[in-house]
Amino acid sequence: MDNSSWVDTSLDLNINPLRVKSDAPVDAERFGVPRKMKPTFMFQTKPSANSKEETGAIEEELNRVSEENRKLTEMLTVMCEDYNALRNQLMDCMCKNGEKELHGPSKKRKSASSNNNDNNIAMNGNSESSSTDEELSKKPREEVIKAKTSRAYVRTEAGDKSLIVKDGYQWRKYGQKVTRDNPSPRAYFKCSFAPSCPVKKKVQRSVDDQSVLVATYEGEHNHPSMEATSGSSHGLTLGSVPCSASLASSGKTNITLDLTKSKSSNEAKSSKPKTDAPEVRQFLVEQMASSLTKDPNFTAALAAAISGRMLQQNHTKW
DNA sequence: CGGGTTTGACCGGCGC
DNA sequence: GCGCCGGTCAAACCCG
Repeated sequence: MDNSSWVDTSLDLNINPLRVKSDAPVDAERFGVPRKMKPTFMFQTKPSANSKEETGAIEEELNRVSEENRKLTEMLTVMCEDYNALRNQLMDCMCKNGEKELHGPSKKRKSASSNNNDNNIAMNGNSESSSTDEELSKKPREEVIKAKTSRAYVRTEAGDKSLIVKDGYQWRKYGQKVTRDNPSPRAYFKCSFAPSCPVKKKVQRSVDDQSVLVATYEGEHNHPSMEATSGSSHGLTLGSVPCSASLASSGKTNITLDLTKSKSSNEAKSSKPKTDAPEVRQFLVEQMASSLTKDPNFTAALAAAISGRMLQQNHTKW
């Protein structure tokens, strides 16, 4: 769970060549929808005597952009392969070390939740595979029908006893239960943002680490998150609380959120952390970006988005 | 007063 | 069939 030990796979993409004339920063709008199209990408429709030269220059630029795009795609491919290789190695280790613990002497039925807890603390990705495989063999039909589930791990303050996981959605608690395999109570939530939303959430503290909340999501939201609709930061309060997020998805999704103050940062140990400080904000952004780029699915989607963006711009040009 | 939370009761699935 | 256990319900309660 220690991001500092991970290989830095952050995309240090060289976007500058894309900018023909403008030196305006593109950080915020780099991969998203730009507030307005930069004029340097717009085709000059005004007829001029230098139209042939401009056309040639644009062609040359297009070739250069295409080449850049190809290089980026290669970089992403290599990065994804490296990531997958490392992940597979880690999973092998996890399987070897975790097998005997996971299948202990007490062969209680349906102990998937506890297994997952033990497993996931050590590894964000694919940690459900062992238990879901077990469940698959026992009740395959239910697994097919079963709604898509995902899991999120939120590290909270040690003294924080609340079972609140802010994820950008509005939840209504409808039950709480103390389960057998975990002394900490498990809270049951339904999505109350949309009445028809079928998503449910279970939140329980990890057996191993009481400061870690394990949120299990069932189903998929049929509405946008509160952040998407309001633009506010009610959900993942990245601006106010230092956090790191890592995504690992392979059919199912695991999300890890570290909402505690960064232990590795010396500044964080100072009397009162100034989370609004620009350097802290930048650190958070970089940490988020770094974590996101570690996910092969994200990088693949990013590559597709970049490619699509370039194609779109090419189409607007020609 | 309306919406959210708490908490005991209830239900259904599963193992023995 | 019985008991255990997780999940859900719903009345009481709380709060703004």
